[in-house]
Amino acid sequence: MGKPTVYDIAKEAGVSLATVDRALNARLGVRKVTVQRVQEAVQKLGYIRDISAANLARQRRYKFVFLLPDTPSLFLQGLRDAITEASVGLVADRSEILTVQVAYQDPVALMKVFSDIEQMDMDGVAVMGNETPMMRDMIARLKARGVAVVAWVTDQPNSERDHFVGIDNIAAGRTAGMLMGRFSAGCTGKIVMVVNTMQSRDMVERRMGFDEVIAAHFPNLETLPSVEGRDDHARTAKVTAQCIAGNDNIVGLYCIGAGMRGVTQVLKEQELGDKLIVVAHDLTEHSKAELESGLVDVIINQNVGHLARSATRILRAQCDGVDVITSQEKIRIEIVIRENLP
Amino acid sequence: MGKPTVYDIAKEAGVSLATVDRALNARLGVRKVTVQRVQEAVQKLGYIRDISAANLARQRRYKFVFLLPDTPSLFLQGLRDAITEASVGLVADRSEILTVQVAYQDPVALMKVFSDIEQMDMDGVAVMGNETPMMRDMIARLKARGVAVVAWVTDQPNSERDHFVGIDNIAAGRTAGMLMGRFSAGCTGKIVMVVNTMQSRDMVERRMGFDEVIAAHFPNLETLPSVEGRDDHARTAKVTAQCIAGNDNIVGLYCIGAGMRGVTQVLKEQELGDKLIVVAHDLTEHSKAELESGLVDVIINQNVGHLARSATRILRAQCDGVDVITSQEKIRIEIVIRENLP
DNA sequence: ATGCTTCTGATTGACGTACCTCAGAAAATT
DNA sequence: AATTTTCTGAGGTACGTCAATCAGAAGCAT
Repeated sequence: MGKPTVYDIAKEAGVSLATVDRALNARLGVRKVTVQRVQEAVQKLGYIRDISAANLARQRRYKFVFLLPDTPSLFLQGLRDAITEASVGLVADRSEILTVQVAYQDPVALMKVFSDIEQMDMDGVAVMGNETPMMRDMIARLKARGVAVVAWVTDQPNSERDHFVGIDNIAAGRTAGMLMGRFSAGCTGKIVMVVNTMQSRDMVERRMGFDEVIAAHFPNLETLPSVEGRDDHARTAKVTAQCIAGNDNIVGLYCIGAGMRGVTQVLKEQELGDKLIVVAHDLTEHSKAELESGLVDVIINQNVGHLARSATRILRAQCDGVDVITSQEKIRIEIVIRENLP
Repeated sequence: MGKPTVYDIAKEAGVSLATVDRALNARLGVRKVTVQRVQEAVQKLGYIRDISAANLARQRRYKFVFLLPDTPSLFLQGLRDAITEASVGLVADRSEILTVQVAYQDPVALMKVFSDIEQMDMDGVAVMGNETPMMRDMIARLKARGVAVVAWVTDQPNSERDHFVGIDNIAAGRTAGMLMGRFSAGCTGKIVMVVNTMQSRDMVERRMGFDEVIAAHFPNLETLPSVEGRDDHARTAKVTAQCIAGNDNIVGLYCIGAGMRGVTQVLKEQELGDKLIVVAHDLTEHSKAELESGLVDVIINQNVGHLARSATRILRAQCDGVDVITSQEKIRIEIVIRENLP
């Protein structure tokens, strides 16, 4: 009364075990009618292949590479930690993860990493980075080799990647905009927009979504031009302070991407924490502390653990030729305030 | 260069395979010194037991039961669907789930279910329901039999359950309160509080959290006494309408538990959707539609898919005697507005 | 009928672990 | 020293699947 095995379906289909195996694994040397008979037996008995036994027999091991920028942000640090944590659980699952940090701004180094990756013959790669022709090429080459590829955190929509694991950044920006609008409660004024760089599509999309909601629902609010911190603490503080000094009637600040530490420094120096509505992205040790202190009002977050696990699950499913549970892999745009901190 | 196996650690420890097996599985008949030698070898080689191979050999199958109330709410329907969906993925994992609906208000039926459960010899049980002496007894009996038990959605803090899978309802209430306060933007007035029943601790806790935040941060708001819908659509509509009629200057409505359909009916009839801030719990087909329509402003949600998968993972880990990845199992209090709908 | 190709059956040995038996060694007791 | 008890070793079978072999059957064209 246990689950049916290959033996059962061999008996049911009236063929031998070897034929069942050939049919199930799409090996050649089986007539179409026979394949059909086997499939009918599978249907009838409700046979489900035991993947762990299969992997055991096949001696299958999975090697995955995570490619991420070497930017020194706390969010990226969180991602790296999440990958490390996920890889611990994966050992029992016969897969291992290698994290590679890339200096995307250095084309020579980038080329080297790309060629290294290709030589490693991985089973799957998760790439995080802006979409560039070089990136597209590499993804195409990996796909040509039969490697599973997911775009991670940042999508590569025009590439041949199998999946995208991450959030819809336009929706994230809209979410931020709506909360900014509702929290600022009908008052009139300007919103400072801080970002590491507008070269990144994620940032552009967030800003788009934000602007869209403000324009549509909060005509009394005005979003200022983005000030760019370029992943530099001091510079972020400087340009943010300049923007604040150069505008009167500021009611809010939206930190579109990395750079929270520079921003909070300014807000503390000028004692603006209570006066401004501050909306930021990504929960880190630092932003969490500022949410608790009350300096930051809302954080829009994407769960790094979920991102890491989801990417590995999808890569794995891709390798096994299995369907993914889409509902489980949908990365949520989390709204975090002090009251629902994890 | 592959992962070390039992053979490797047998060689390393200078003992036979049988002894390694006895030592690893804590069977008797091995001297303490020998066990130690084996453990040292395990440490040194970094051996990790291949659980799928072990389960294969052991012919281990897992049977889990989910016990949930037979209340006809959409949230519960969502939970049931989530269990069904999770169980599909679990078949390949050699476990099966049985869902049992219980009429908690009927002690005779309840006793029958409890005794049925005990006879089924399950490997794990997830119980959802209020904590009662009867419930505690059953959990204790199950634990005595070595069955893994998790409290699900609603905690059973004074029982012997191994884990609780669900959210902190006080924090959820606080979250709802804070959003209600901030969204109502400094105006003065009363908040209608609708609930299915205050007999449930979850509901009491949410209300506590909500009241606490309102009292501390929004002195201009006042929470009205709870009106109870008793899981009855028409009754919910009636008492909600009465409460609204009996109070002037209502600015918000907090739907603490089930009953959204009754509430929305009243709000539509009286065209109050735009005037009131409406905060509700649990994302369902219905509440999602009302969020999209703008009738509801915020939904505090707990992810049913995550709840189902987390419970099964924890039960499974408990059976295998393996650690759980706590960060993965933490159920988040999700804040959902129209902009970040999944 | 003769070859020739394309399928199919029967059998076998992995994979990593569990669990059983039986004989024999080592330790503890008399 | 003899006996009992407690450990340990060697070896086997099993779990469900993969993958390979080789012999032989069925189908096809000449």
